[in-house]
Amino acid sequence: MNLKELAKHLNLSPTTVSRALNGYPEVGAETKRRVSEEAHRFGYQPNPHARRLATGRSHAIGHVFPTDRSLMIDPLFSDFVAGAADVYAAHGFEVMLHAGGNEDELSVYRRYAQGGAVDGVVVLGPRINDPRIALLNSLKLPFIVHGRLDEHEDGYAWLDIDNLGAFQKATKLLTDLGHRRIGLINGAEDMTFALHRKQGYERALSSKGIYIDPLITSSGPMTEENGYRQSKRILQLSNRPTALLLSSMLLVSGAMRALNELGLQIGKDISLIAHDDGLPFLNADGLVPSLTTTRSSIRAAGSRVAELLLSIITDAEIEEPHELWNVDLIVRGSTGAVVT
Amino acid sequence: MNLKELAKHLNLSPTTVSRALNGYPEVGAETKRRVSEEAHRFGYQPNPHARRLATGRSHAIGHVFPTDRSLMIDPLFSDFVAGAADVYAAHGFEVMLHAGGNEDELSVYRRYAQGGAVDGVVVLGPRINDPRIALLNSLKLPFIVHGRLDEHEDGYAWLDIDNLGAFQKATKLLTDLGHRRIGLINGAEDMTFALHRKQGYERALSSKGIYIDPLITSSGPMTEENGYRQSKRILQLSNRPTALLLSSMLLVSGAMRALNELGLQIGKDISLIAHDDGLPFLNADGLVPSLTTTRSSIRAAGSRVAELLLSIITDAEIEEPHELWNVDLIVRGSTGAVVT
DNA sequence: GATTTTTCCCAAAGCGCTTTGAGATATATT
DNA sequence: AATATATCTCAAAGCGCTTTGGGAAAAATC
Repeated sequence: MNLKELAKHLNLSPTTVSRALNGYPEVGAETKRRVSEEAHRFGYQPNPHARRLATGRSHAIGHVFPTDRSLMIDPLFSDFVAGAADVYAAHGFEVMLHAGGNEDELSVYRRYAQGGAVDGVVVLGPRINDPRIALLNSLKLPFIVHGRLDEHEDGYAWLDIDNLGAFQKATKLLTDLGHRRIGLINGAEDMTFALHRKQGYERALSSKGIYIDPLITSSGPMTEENGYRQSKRILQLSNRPTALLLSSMLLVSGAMRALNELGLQIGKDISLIAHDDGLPFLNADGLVPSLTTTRSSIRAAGSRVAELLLSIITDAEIEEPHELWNVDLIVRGSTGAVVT
Repeated sequence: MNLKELAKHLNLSPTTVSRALNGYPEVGAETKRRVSEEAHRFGYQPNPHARRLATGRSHAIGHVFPTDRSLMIDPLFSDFVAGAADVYAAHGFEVMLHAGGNEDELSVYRRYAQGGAVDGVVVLGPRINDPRIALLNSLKLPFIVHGRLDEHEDGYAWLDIDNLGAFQKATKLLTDLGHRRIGLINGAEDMTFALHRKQGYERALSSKGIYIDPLITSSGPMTEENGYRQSKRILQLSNRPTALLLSSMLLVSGAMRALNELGLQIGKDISLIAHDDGLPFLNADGLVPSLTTTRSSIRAAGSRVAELLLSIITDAEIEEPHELWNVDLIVRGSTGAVVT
């Protein structure tokens, strides 16, 4: 059943039916009612491709991610996109996923822009000197960044969590507890989120006049294995830290494994704070001891990013949204005063 | 730049240009070369919506997943779709993701079928008496199932891993090592994969005449927390198992936590086998002790599922593909002979 | 009662592509 | 030389929708 048939059945012109369905004021209330009732009865749905061709809007948002994939974002990805997709669905938008292949991310954007395949894109995992932002701006393809660039905060829409503040708070908690040597196991160093976290960490240490020792920090993939490896390395140093800051819950079980092997007790011999993205299969509160975390739901971020992008696309001229989310520091059992 | 403009620039008709670009035999080799050269020079890309409208093919595959989400498939999802998307990209297909909203999965399929929004869909996480298969068949929307239904193996395309065989093998390894009481922490029981695993487990036990004790099995979400909770419950029973079978690596860290608390040593006091989907952030080999696993890459499955679906869509009449993948049992340090 | 305004509806063009059915032109066959 | 065949190209229709620019009919205004 298509528009024409439906129109014929209603003894109306396709024009009127189309307008009725799309809520234009030119058609009478009673007619509108009749049309939508019959449309519903026949299960009529306008052909999406025809509508796209006619309107030039695709009602789709592009999410692109590399498949050789930086391990950092991978397990977070599904949660983020789940949050976003929820919002899209509620607004009648689809998400178009693109992963890997031969085309690099920039080419995909160019293609999207050229053919109008999507109405906008969300940029994930911004890196230092990320070329995507400049390209998207020049393509005039609406977009929003989850995260921020390092240097520039203007000229693009973004939503980020206060990584710097979060890790500054976390570090301060530790120094307040008397810790002077605090290790940091961070994400890959070209990611801006990791940079910001490191800055927060360093800022808190500097303000207490504590020496920043590069030996007890590391950056790399956020995996169980790397968590184990780095924790072990750092904790086997002669002058080993009394506290460890982890950039992801994904690192935690590895770290715990290392601690176990070294016979160190969490919350006593060593304090632990991790950043918790709220992944549903990892529960910081459920661990023993429960884990002190800096927490911010990546799924909620996905939803909000989607909302913002849709409003950029839909609303005539919304001002460039910038949202910096505060991150809660949730103190639980894995942090304790240093024993002297 | 659109087809018409490009045609004018080449002094050809749009027809010829279109045919040249799509490799039809009606246009001469020299003309073809000229056309594709100029098209490339101008960065011409046919408008995807127009092409879809004209051909009725969308060059998109739908992946639908619920957002209230069964926690089972969530973290696996990104890996599966990454594998699939890779293949799609290589064939010029896009993936259309749909998550949640008010529409249920069945309605989404109906909509897809009605408007031709996608050329096919992949069904994830089949359940017992899953209504999706019948619907998709009646809609004549090409699809493939990752997994199988419980009763029927015909009438739809599927790719599954041999869950039954895998857990039978794993259980047999344990009985061969002398274990008589073996716990099972499984996925949600309405999922066919969980059912099959349980069947494998029971079959192996029965063949040795071992009593199947429902008290030492459980089914539920595959999360760290549930792993902990169920392990603890089962291992605190008076007649506690000497081995534990886990349906996912996601349960492992929780289980290890429980073991730790109970002072049980893995590989000695208790043997552990988990199913490993090859998630990149969880490494069974890296654990200490390294973990004996039944292993099958979910990402590889995603790729293969995509290939099969594309061939169903593209090739005129391919026979209904059924692929049952063997699962390796990789014996590592977490399994040992029972100490008497 | 005549004019203006409002309300409701429509015909037709157009979005950018593919595809059908034929028409030129060049080459091969009788 | 006349016909048949192969090669190359095109005009035009159509995919299913939205949207422009009006035009009747009904209601409101003078």
